[in-house]
Amino acid sequence: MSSQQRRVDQKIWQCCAGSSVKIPKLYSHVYYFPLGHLEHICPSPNPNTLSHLDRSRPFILCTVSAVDLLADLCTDEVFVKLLLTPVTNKGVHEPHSLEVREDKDDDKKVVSYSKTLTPSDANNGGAFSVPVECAKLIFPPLDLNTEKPFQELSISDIHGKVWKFRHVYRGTPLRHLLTTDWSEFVDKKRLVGGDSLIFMKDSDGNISVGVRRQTKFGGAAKITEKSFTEAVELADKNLAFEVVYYPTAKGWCNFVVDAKVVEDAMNISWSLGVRIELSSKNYDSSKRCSKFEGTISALSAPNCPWRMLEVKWDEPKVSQVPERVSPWEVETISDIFALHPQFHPTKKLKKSDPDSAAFSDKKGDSFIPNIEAFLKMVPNIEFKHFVMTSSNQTLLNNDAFLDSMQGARHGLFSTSTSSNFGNDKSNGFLGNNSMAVSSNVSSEPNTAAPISLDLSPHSHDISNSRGTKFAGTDSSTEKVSPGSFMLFGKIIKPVRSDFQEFDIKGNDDCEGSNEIEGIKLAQK
Amino acid sequence: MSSQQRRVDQKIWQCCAGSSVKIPKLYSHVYYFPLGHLEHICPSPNPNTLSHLDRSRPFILCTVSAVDLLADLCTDEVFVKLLLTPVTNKGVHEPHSLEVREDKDDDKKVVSYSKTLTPSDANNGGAFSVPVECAKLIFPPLDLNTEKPFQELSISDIHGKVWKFRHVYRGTPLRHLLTTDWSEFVDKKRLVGGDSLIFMKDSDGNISVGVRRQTKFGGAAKITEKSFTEAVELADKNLAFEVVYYPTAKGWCNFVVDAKVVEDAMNISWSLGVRIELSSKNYDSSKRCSKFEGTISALSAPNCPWRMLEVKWDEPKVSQVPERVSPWEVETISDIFALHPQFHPTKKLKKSDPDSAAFSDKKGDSFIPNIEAFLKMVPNIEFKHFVMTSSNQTLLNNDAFLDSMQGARHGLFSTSTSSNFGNDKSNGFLGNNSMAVSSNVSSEPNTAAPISLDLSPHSHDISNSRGTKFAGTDSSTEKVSPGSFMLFGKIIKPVRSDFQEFDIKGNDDCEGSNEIEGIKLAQK
DNA sequence: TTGTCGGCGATTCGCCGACAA
DNA sequence: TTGTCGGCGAATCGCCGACAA
Repeated sequence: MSSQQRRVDQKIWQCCAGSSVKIPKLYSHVYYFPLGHLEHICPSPNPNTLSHLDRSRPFILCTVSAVDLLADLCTDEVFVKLLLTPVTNKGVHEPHSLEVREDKDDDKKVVSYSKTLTPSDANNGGAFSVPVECAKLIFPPLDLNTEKPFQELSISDIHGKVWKFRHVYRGTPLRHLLTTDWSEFVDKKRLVGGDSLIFMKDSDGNISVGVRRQTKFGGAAKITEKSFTEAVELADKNLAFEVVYYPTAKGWCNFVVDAKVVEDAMNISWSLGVRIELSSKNYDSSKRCSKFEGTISALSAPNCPWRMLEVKWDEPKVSQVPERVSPWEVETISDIFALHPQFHPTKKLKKSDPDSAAFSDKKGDSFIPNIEAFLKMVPNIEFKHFVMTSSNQTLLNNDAFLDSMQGARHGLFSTSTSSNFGNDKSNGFLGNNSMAVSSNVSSEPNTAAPISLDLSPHSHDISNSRGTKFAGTDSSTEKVSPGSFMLFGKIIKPVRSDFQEFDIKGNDDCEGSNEIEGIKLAQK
Repeated sequence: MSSQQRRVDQKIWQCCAGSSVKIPKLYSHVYYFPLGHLEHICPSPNPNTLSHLDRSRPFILCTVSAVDLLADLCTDEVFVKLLLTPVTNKGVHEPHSLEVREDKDDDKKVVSYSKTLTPSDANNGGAFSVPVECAKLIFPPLDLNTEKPFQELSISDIHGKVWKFRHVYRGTPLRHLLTTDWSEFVDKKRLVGGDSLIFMKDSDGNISVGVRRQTKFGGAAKITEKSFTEAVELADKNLAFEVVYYPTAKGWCNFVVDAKVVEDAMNISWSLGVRIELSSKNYDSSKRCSKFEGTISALSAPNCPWRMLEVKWDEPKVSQVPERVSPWEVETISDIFALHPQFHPTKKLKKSDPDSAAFSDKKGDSFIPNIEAFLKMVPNIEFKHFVMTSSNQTLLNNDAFLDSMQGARHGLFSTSTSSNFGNDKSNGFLGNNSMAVSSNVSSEPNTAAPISLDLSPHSHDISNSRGTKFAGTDSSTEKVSPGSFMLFGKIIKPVRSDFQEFDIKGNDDCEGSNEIEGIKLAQK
């Protein structure tokens, strides 16, 4: 049984989902986090469902075997359905052989403008107040010399149904309005104030409109806990499984994360006291792009990098910012520390208790997991397909070499083909270039680089309460020069009771309440 | 992923689904027909889906492991979700040990009245014309002495939401009407002329209303082909699988049929020329209960009893009556033939070609499959759990005896416990007593009994085009006396291209356009 | 630039008996 | 008994400029 759905053009889908929503690339590698999946589906799962979490691996490396971009026939909400195939030692895909598919760039740009409906838009007088930028960007030009300029607009919804509106320019002061038949649209689509509309125009001049709803009851509520239990049961048997993600629940599909993004993030030496920042735009779309800064106060994870960073934010008032984040969701703030993680052959982490709220020595009481430790944690997978690599290099592209790398602690020169896998800024997900038409769109360059604290940790291997050894390694990730690594252990206490409903995005393109985007996907 | 759904009280569910819809009993045995499942889901499946049909067994004996009575949150349509566990030789449930659950009869009768909305009900003037019988049966009495009697009715929909209506009695001539807020209800529920409402009142006087929609796009359209392929894949591995059935697609859940009903029907000697009748009520609910009579013109099946009877109906004009039916959907007409199948030790069927439209000798050119042949056809199942039994006896209750029955051709005296399995008129499904309040409800007794043609067939074993041997046996099914059997073969040509959208019911309680029912489920 | 308001037509909505069917 | 119609008030709907924010 499935909810009503319909396939959607990729560019249209991306506009409706929002630019911050990343679509995993077909045949790329991703990590699937069951805990994140469950949080996405329901904040308060029943005990039986939770038990699946215990039996399951905390994260599973998968190949994206299918990507379906869909729209709900009832609510017009877009969502993505992924088919994920767990990576095993047998039959593992070589990314450069099966090749991450090049998304055909058919040169059809889609411009979009989104507006959150005001109460007046949704209720009063049956008219929609069109922001002037929307009218200029999307609608055909009106003859402003006319006494009362008007035009008949034909706008398709996400399913292709055409709605006609009267577009007028009147009032004192003059403004753009959609009048006739607007009420019918609001009624049929069951729109309320707070919902957002996305007006889009393709290169042929065809106008369409998408819906982003405020109420979470529309889309995500449809996904049952059963879909989660089915997924983890199949995943643990290393069988392909389906995952559905509704972007309306804010943020990106963050329980399915590009493998390289995770591995790069785990390559950073996250430590107590590290200063980090988080882009805020997913928590309140009406706000302008802003960043929250904070300090890592604890490192805890149920043998999993998912939300392993506990953060004390500088502004405690902002309640919608989560207390725990995943490494790839934040960026370290360039401060007095080195730009890249350094190799510390003799330094060891001191044992600490991440559960204790007070830390006597923030600098010394810390824990640095990294990619080496991360890979050690992957159960049920032959590690000959995993290997350390330089930071801009995919991990799974040279079996012969990797076999000889087992246990070695050398970096890796690039052995990839000329594919663009792993070398775009969007980190293996479909990228989109934000084409700022006007203001409201921050285009600051993504300059934040991995930062590691220069600490002096003590080595100490201790099994955690779930019986999983947690090992960390500091590694050199300088692009060209080979590095060497060092193991050390750390107690990781599982923390599994705080299901909050939030998601985090990892890129820093911003989205104002009136978002203007030019979407041109996967430019080559 | 699942469609929006919500659990529903059983009696309410039954009223909304209609009395002809039978709910399989928990822990009872049923036959699952993949072809019927696919027909229910989509009349024109894609080739890939069809290929599943080829790889799958044509019917699978299952235990009903779970029954969920649900209602669609969007459309108010009721549907049932079944968890079926294929019966294998290991771990087979003993029906009398696990015990078909006794449905608790909490003495809460529910009376219901259904009316199909007229265009005036759905469009004009915002009033609903209440049939006087509905008002008398469901609504509290009005003080008819008053000048303009009225009352405020609070009626719950299937999800428990309360709707208030003004019930008035006015006009010349006087009639019952629902006026105030009726339009809102029509609008919110998106009702159109042709949809049906079911008004219900429980023993506490609480009134509720259910919806049966005319358009098939509501419910059944939600079920994807994928749910079918998932089901057959699991079923063929003998794993439990889920099945969803929307009764709005008319008729009963006929791709999941009680095992005893199927076996009893296969016990009848279906032959060319046999006169049969079919209750019409599921094809046009606005018509009064009527029966279609016809003659079996061919016997064909893809090694499966599903729709094996090809029928030439007496009234060719009635296009909505299917040309092919399953044995349990029709009843033989008592004519000049014997009331029960007789034992014919020396008679053999003559070879015939069921595909040929013209039959030179209707009496001789015939084929009589029966339960023995039926059981022979079940692939991948150890037959020691199958055995012939007397007609009112379940087949799966004596392992030790059955082991010795392999190959034997003897009937079986009852060895069942005192459970009620298989001995109610509703044939193992939840029964409901039709409480005719007024006219429109035929209560003719179910007198049709299994009939067998007195033929003289020749034995002839021939493999059919799909490589499946098809064997038939004429058997005595006299209730107490043991019978003996005889094998004979017959060519069965698979016919697999006529996916029509119809369903058939097998019982003969009738449903007029204004259906009055008193539902009291599973009386003991 | 745009959200909301009061105003005013025009158009429905929604209740009514009058008819047949 | 009940489906549909024309009628009529009344209550919206839906378009408008006028204001601020």
